[in-house]
Amino acid sequence: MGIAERRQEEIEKIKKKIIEAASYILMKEGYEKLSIRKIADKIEYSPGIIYHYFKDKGEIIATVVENGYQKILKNIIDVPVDQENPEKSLIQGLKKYIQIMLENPGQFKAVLMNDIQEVQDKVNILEKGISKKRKSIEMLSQLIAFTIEKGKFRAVDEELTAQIIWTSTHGLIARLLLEKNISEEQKNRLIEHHFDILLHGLTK
Amino acid sequence: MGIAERRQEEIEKIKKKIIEAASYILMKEGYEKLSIRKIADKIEYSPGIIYHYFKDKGEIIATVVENGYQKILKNIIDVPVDQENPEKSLIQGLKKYIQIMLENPGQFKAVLMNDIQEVQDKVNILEKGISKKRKSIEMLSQLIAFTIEKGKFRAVDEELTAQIIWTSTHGLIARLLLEKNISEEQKNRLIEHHFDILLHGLTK
Amino acid sequence: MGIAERRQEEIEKIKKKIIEAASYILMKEGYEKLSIRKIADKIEYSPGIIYHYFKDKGEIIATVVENGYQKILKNIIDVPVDQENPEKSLIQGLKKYIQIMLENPGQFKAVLMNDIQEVQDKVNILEKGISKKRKSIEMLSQLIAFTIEKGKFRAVDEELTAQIIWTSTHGLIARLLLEKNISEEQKNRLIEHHFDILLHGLTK
Amino acid sequence: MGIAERRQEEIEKIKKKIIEAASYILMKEGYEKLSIRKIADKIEYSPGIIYHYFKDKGEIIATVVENGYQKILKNIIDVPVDQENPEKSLIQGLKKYIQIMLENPGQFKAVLMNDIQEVQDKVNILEKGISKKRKSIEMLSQLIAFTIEKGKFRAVDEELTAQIIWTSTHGLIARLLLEKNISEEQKNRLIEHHFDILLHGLTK
DNA sequence: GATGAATGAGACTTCATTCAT
DNA sequence: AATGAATGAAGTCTCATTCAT
Repeated sequence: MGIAERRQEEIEKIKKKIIEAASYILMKEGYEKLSIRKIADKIEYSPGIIYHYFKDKGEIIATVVENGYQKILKNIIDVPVDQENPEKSLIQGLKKYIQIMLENPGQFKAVLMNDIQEVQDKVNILEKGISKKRKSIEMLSQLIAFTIEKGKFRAVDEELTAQIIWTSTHGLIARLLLEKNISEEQKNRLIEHHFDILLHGLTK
Repeated sequence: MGIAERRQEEIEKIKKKIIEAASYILMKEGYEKLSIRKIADKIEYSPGIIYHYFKDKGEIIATVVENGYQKILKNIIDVPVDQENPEKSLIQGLKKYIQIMLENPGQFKAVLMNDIQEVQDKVNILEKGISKKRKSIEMLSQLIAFTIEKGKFRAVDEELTAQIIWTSTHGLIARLLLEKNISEEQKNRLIEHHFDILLHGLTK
Repeated sequence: MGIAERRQEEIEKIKKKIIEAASYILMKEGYEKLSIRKIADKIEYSPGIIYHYFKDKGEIIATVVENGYQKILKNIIDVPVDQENPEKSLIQGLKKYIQIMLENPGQFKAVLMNDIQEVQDKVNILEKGISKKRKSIEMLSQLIAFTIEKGKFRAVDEELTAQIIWTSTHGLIARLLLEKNISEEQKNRLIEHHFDILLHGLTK
Repeated sequence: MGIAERRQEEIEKIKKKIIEAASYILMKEGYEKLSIRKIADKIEYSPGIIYHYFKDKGEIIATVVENGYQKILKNIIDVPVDQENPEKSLIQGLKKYIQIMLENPGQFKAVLMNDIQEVQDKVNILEKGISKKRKSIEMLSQLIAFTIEKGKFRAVDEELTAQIIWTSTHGLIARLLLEKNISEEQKNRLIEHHFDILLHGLTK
């Protein structure tokens, strides 16, 4: 390994440290409390040095969000598809997604409750033809298409449906996160009912 | 009317002025730009006096949000119910809600993207039995119950259903607001499909 | 005197304090070293409060410059005009101007060596018709016109001449200020020669 | 050529690169935007290395200014002298100088508006006997002497006159540069009048 | 000879809140 | 009741310079 590569690795390590620190603050204290100074304090460096590794705060946030989001999405992608009852896999994947999000409120808020353009550019999903850009929507679309093929869903536009599943599920997660004092039991009832309506809504 | 009452009235009047100014700023400039000083400037009082009427900024925001939200909800409540096809009224009311929200992004973000506990305490809807506290959910529940009675919806738990309609619709609005560059046409497609799935999901 | 007036006076007093502190720093340390923090330190207030009295740093600098410049200009205006030999008064006034400038290098640099638009807007003199806006150029113009009348100067455009006198004299001052190690004697020779050429240049 | 010499050459080459980069930035972005890091970026070296070749930023600026200034002066020196009407050549050269300066505001500001001692040490011209050190003043002096010889100028001290021509012309340029919104026409009127007075001032 | 990471100081500005008047 | 001056902390960012490698 040459010197250049070693240096590159070193850079990546520090970048990672910065992102992790930012992630942590975002998670613990929320988006509004995230500051360059706090990140610097956390990694025990001077504030200035952060600008060696990132252009500005926006870039840090964008990276944090993207990283975190990708990590979360990976979890769902790994769900194997039930060839006979693909709709079951669909629900299962989404439930897992909800669960992970509930366990990572900071991440979710950073994605959903964030108005920064740079962040939104990495997580937008409503555009027509977005499947080509967003793996998550692409997978969802394919799974829906497959379920239609198998005769389990009625003939709906698969991308549009994927988008609505996504937005409605996000809506549920958002409120589950923002409202404290909801019992575990009630949470589960809501989640079950959410999917109950969705399934009915898509079944022939 | 005694002096005490007159004073009370005076207080209410100024509180209202403060809230209106805050509302205006929230609407025009967004949540992040709302500051005590800007409110004071707008009502042409001194910053200090605001603390006579409100404990702190959080209380102001909470009040603003509640007021604004109530105003919005009033719009939907006024939709008359179609006695034969109550589900049509349901959809119509919700579409109107979406439309108003899209026209008032500040308000929506203040409600949905806001982490302040005091705010959330006034707009939470997931709790079991919330219908008794939130008129919006109560009405929605009643409308759903009525639609079930009329044989247009299958037998679902009406409150739970109202909650899911609410969360999923919020999810759609949130993304519609956050994502720029969505064409009007695509927006409409998404909204239509959202209700298409909902309706199918609730119909027998 | 009412409360409002007293308060107004108080404000003016602090504004003056700020301007004086800024002036002092400008004079002692130069334009580049002038900072809000330094001003705050000097007047023993917090930095923030300065923004109560001035919109931003630019406004402070503009005020400092204008104030200082007006003060300097006042000195020249007071020179009485020799009715028979007005050109002598002209030279005398300009020499006084040079002398004051040399005694206030900070002020001069703030005016002449400064690129801030707000500052330049207050001291620009090259525009055609500027006499109406700048008292200094107006007076100079009038004096030149009077000298022409008296038959001591040839017929030149008085404003244009005033402008050239101004720019060339500024040029001399600038270099006298920037170059250290010029002997008093040499300074005087230069100044005398400057006016010798000017006088010759304008005499019939 | 020995190793030492080759190294010396190498050093000069890099120094030149640094100065050229600094020059370019000065010209394009102005004095205030000139930073070590920008220079380093431009020459694609590290910031640290610059301190191998120059003691500090001041030294770089001083060198830049001197180089740039020399380059500009070369332009004037090349003007051929009209043997019969040498004063015409004088004016012509100075006009060219003004023109070049107006086209290179960065350079001019770096020379005229700059307080760094190291810079001033390289462009000072007021000292008695400076002709021996500054080629520009020397040439100007000689040209003036020659014009006197030819009977076109009255008998003035040539160095002193050269200095006053220099300072007054600088004064004009300075204001022409600092004041925006001066029409091309007005600029020309001012320049013409400047030389008109100068010529009259020196003619018998 | 060269790197480039790191520092530490400093820049301007905004803010919620307090408190003497 | 009302003022508004004042604070202190915090925000992002840029810079000249140093120094271990």
